[in-house]
This record gives sequence, C-alpha cells and structure tokens, in this order.
Amino acid sequence: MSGKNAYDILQERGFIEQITDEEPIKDLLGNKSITCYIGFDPTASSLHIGSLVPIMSLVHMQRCGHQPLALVGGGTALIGDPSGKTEMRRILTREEIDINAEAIKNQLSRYLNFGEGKAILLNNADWLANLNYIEFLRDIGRCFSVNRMLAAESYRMRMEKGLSFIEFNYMLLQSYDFYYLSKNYNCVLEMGGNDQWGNIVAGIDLTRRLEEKKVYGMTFPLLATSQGHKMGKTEKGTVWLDADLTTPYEYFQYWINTEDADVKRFLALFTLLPMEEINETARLLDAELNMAKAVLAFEATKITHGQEAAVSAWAAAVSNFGLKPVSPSLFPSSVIPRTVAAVDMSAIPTVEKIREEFVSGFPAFELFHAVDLCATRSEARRLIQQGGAYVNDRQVKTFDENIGSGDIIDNEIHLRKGKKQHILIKVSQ
RNA sequence: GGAGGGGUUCCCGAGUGGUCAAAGGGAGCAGACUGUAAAUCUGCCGGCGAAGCCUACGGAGGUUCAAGUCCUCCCCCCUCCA
Repeated sequence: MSGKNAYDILQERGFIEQITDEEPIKDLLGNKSITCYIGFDPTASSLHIGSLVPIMSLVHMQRCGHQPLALVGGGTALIGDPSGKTEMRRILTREEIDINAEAIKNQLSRYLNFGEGKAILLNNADWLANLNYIEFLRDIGRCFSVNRMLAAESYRMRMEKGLSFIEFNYMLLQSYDFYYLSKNYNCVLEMGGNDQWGNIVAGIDLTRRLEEKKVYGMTFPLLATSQGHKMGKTEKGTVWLDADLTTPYEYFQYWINTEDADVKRFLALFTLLPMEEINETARLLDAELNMAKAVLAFEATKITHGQEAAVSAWAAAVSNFGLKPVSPSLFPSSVIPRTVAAVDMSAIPTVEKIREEFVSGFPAFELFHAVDLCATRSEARRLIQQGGAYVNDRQVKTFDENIGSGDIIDNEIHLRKGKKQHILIKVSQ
C-alpha cells in the first residue's frame, strides 16, 4: 500500500463533496480498517453510469484495505426515495425488486472482491421487510422530529408538489439501515450521492441515540457534465453497466465523447490511473485531448467490461474513426494498446442475417429499422433523407434504395447512422 | 368532508369548437463547421411503403357536420378551509 490513505485518494480524485466530521474521518480512514457502506437502489435490472462514482469509491476503499459493504435496497425500494426527485415514482412490485436486486448483486461483484471478508453484500429487505409497524414507531419513530425532517432539503423540495406518507418514511428506513449495519457489522461510515446527505445525517443521529455510538457520513458530488447534462441517465439513452443493455463498444463511445472540460475530472473518478499521470492532461492541447479521451474510454470500459472487451472496443474505434494511438509517454500506467494492431471490428454491435434474405433485398429504410439503428421506419426514412445513412460507407441516397446481395462484402454489411453509430450485419448461409 | 385549481405529444409548457399531429423551450437525431469535444448555424423530431390513412390531449360516455377545446359521470394531483 502506498503512503496515501483512502481519505487522501478520495479527496484528490474529487470524490468528496461533504463529510460530517473531517478530522475523525481522516483518522479513521488513515489509521484503521473500517467498514463503510453505500446503498444501491434496485429500481432497474442494471445499474447505470450514475452509480459509478459510488462504486468507484468502494473500489478505492477496498484497495486501501477497508471493507466495503454494498447494500442493495430491496426493502427501501418498496418505499421509494423521494430525494432528488420532483415526483413520486412508480412503485415496483416485490417480484420486480427481487429480480433487480439479484442482478445488481452480480453486477457489483465485477468491481469488488466479495471473497473472504473483503467486502460484504447485503439486501435490506432481509431486515426491513419483517419490521413490526408498532414496534418500529415506538423504537425508531420516536427518535425523529417531524419538524426537523420537514426542514431537510429532500423533503422541502417536495412540499410544493406533494409528498406522500410512504415516501416520508424513507428517511427512517434508511436511517434504520445505518443503525442496523453499525450494530451488526460494525459499519462506521455511510457514503452516497449528495442528495443522500439528509438521510445519512439522520442515520448518524439515530445510531447515536440508540447505540450511543459515533458514526460518520460522506457524500459524493452529483455528477453532471460541464454542459449540465445528467450523466448517463437520459430518458431514452441510459448508459447501463450491463453489457446486454449497453454494449461495451457503445460504452466506450460514450466515454470517448466526453466533453473537453470533463476529461480530467472523469479520469480521476472513473479510472484507477495515478493522479500524477492524470494531471498531465492539463498540458494537452486541442485535438491532443482526444488521446486522453481514448485512455478514459479504454480504462473505464476495462473496469466495467474487462480488458478484452476494452481492447476490441478501442480497435473498432480506431478502424471507424481513425482514432490515433496514444503516445507511450502519456498515461504510462494504462494498458491501452499503443500501436494500431490488426483492424478489428468485432466490438461493433452485430446482427445475424441469412443470405437468402438478401436475394430480393431490403429497402434501405427497412433494413436500418430492422437492425435497430432506427426505432421506427419513419425515423429511418428521415435519417436517409437527411443524408445520415451509410451502407459500407456509401451514402444512401433514397429511402427505398434496395440493399441486396450485391452489398455483401466478405459476408458482412456495414451500416452506419451518422458518424458514430455502427452496425455490422453478419450474413450466414 | 367543503371550496377552488389542475391532468396536453420524452420533459417543461401554450392552446377554450374547425385553419391542431397540436405554439414555444428543453432533451434527442441528422447535416455544415471541427478534434468522434464544445459553441454556432440548418433540418428533423407520433405511426404507417407518397397522396392519404391511423393513433394521440387522465378514463368512460354524450352533444355537434366537426371536440384537446362544450356536457355528464369517474379516476388522479395540487391549494385553501374543516
């Protein structure tokens, strides 16, 4: 282990937004091995990029010898956290949540080593689902002042729009989690996005009251791009961590399209490269920054999808965009390939088709739709009309241009939407 | 329980009988310019093989040649009062 402790690392990499007690936390992270927890909501079957900051913070914790405790909120998801939301969200069924919780468990294992006490994975449904209402009110509820709760930012925001009682209880349950984990797993630090500040502080208070035990909290900045766009999660194009939902190539492309102003910050947050190397990005000018973006994309893809997937995504980008190899003097710790190896299109999403289907061929717009490059035929038609559709790098001129056997090259047809979205059709007999 | 105000296309938000697939903004997509960035400019932005048709304005009915717009009932949300 290097001279830097977990606190220093999180601090210099930009993970820390707020902490409850600076000195004690520094001391804790520097001189002891502690258990720290973060909750993950199983509201979808996969986590997305928005959860990456918390995940990476746990990765750093583990690397520094602390014990991360990942808590899947199977119980709290039944309630729904109002924090940071302007409206109540759909309440999922128990079954949906269980399925999601399981998937998220698996996903987290890709980042953290859950072996032999190195990290813990729990589901709060295990203790929340069986709580007795009256008992809970008497033991836990009495510790909460409604007046204080209403002052919390997360609730205040909702006072105009309305807040249902079920959501109002969320804070109590999350607080109970912290208390429970502190008591049973000796967890002393809860971390989370900055919107969790109120919930975290409430948990600390509760633990102090019930256990007379001092525990701590830390929050991460809520990431938006420099342009103010939400990270990863847009209604349509969420960037998932699951390779089946967002291919490694798409994932790589997401990162390489990072805005200039975000490159350095993202390298610090989403890769494990040493800060000394990351700081070098400041010296890169204009187009040179693309090398830093390539490293960011490569390293981020490697962490989520593995080395092999990262290399093929990189190779595909090289072949499709003429991405320049990264000079060996930059980011020496990165294992990104430094030379253009054999061109490899394998990372581009592919679709299988049978040769027979191409005998009569498809109108171009049909094909773009069939292959999911366009959500509807109308969209495909517009795309072609606007000159954004390419077959084997040849622009499609009319929407119903026939794409048939003649377009098959080496059993493949390469379709492209705009500059960045590719699909390879593999034609079999 | 009473009174009032609302539910519009991915989001915000106009629209009070035809000219409404529905203003405007945001997001998104494509094009130009570039560095696969940003900014800017342009086009697109419910679906369907053109015209045209179909589906849409919380839900169900009704009035009308014609309804997002009027009427009835219902559901949901908000505010004030109790």
